[in-house]
Amino acid sequence: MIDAGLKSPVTRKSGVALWRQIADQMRQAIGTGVLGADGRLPPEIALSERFGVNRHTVRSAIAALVQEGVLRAEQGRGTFVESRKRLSYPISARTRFSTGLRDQTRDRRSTLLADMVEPASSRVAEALKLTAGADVIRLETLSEADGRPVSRATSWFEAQRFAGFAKAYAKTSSITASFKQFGIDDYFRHSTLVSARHADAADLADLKLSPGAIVLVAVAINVDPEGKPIQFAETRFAADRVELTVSTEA
Amino acid sequence: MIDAGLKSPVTRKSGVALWRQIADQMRQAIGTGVLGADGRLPPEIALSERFGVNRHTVRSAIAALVQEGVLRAEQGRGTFVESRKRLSYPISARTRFSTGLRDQTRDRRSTLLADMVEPASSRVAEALKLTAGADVIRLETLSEADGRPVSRATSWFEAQRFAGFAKAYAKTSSITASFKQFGIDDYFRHSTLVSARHADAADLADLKLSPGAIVLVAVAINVDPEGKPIQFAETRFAADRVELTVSTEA
DNA sequence: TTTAGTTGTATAGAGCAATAGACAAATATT
DNA sequence: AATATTTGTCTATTGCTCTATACAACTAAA
Repeated sequence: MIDAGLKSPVTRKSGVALWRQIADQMRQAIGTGVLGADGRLPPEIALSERFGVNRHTVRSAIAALVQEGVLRAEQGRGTFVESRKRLSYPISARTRFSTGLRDQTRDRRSTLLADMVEPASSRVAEALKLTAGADVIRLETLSEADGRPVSRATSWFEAQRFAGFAKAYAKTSSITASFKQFGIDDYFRHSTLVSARHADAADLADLKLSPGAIVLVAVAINVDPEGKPIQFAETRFAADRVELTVSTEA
Repeated sequence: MIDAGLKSPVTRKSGVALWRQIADQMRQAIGTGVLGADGRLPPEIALSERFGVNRHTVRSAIAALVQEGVLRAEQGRGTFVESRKRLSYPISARTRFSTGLRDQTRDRRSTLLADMVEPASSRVAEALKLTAGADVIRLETLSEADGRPVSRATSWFEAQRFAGFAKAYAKTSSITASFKQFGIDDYFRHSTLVSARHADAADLADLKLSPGAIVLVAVAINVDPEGKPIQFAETRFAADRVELTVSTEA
């Protein structure tokens, strides 16, 4: 057995149910290969001893992970890991969604959920270096890999310069390809701001997360070769499924 | 009043108590200035209506945030914001802790919690390009800003090349200064891997977090001017107090 | 076939979480 | 001084969480 006497403490009276704490820890451990590396979970009794709780509490945690599709339980045989590895999403000067995950997934897909034209908020205007209230195009997109939602992004573009961008994106499902239709053959990631928070109701629905899950939030500005901002985007990643790689080539 | 009819939904039967969900949302909203931008919180009744819960549930959430030092309640007057803004921690080719936060805080401090020499795990050996089992120095450090814990790091260095590094660090409280004593006047951030997870028991204690809190985990490799790895580090940031800025200068 | 090991189901009790209503205490406003 | 607003305390009730115990159902191995 691989799992030695790892004490994995849980906190009582914290406002977070023990079964959920355990589910979160197990999901994390499975994602990093610490637990169930051989595809099989230790028996419920062993887990309950490790976490210092009743067997039924562990069962609740397992039930939640089965519901999520992380585990699969078979009566009489055991509990098995259904899906494991975490995707690594690169952030660099040349960050692009599709290319970044190319080697790690069989199937990738981006969906345009909604698009609209709206006046720029001060936050958006500042990022795109526009005057506040100027028209901007907003794109709501969802990216999936191997059938599982990976990220949910909201992007803004200058409406004047990129009129019809949504149509181009709907056709190509690619930001890079869409930019090409506007004469931008190359672009660069100027800055990225990374934070983390609990998933809100919208995140839970869009990314098919379970309550209490964590999202990594990346707020980014892309610029054209002249250094002019062309895209401002806030992307929410499911922290259980993705990690961000920042390569700072000197 | 600034806070309009923002619906802020909470999820029932999720294994996370409503008061904790609300506390998390409020902490987040306060950190980004969405809530209590004028330093004052809406009355409990108004909050309970916004979140769709009983007043007592909101009171539990407020009590938790008072305990954390985020809020201060005064009978008859109202509830007030005690500390607000989030630090922005830059990640670039020249990432250094002290310089990064210089402009944002009055007081910074790094503490050496522990140091030891141990054989390199496969993970550490791979990062530092050593043979597995080679001796490495491990440093456990805590960084605080304005009296509040900001990050908790575990660093590894090649023991042969950096014998006595812990002593140097204990004296200078600075990685940069310690490297100088070993003839390294400059070094670079090679790569950074960012992920997020729930804080474990150790994080809660070290960073003085409340259960259910989130930590941003940055796993980084620093290299000397020749490109040879000199430091491998895993840093845990309190996600409520810090965000990471990735500047990708082309 | 028997046995051991594992997951699934059932029941009961103790403690926490959330709701509800009422009122006290302190402050600010009229 | 009187009133309204706001936080603090108390009691009671309901439902969820966790524990404990027992046994059923299924699988694999002796």
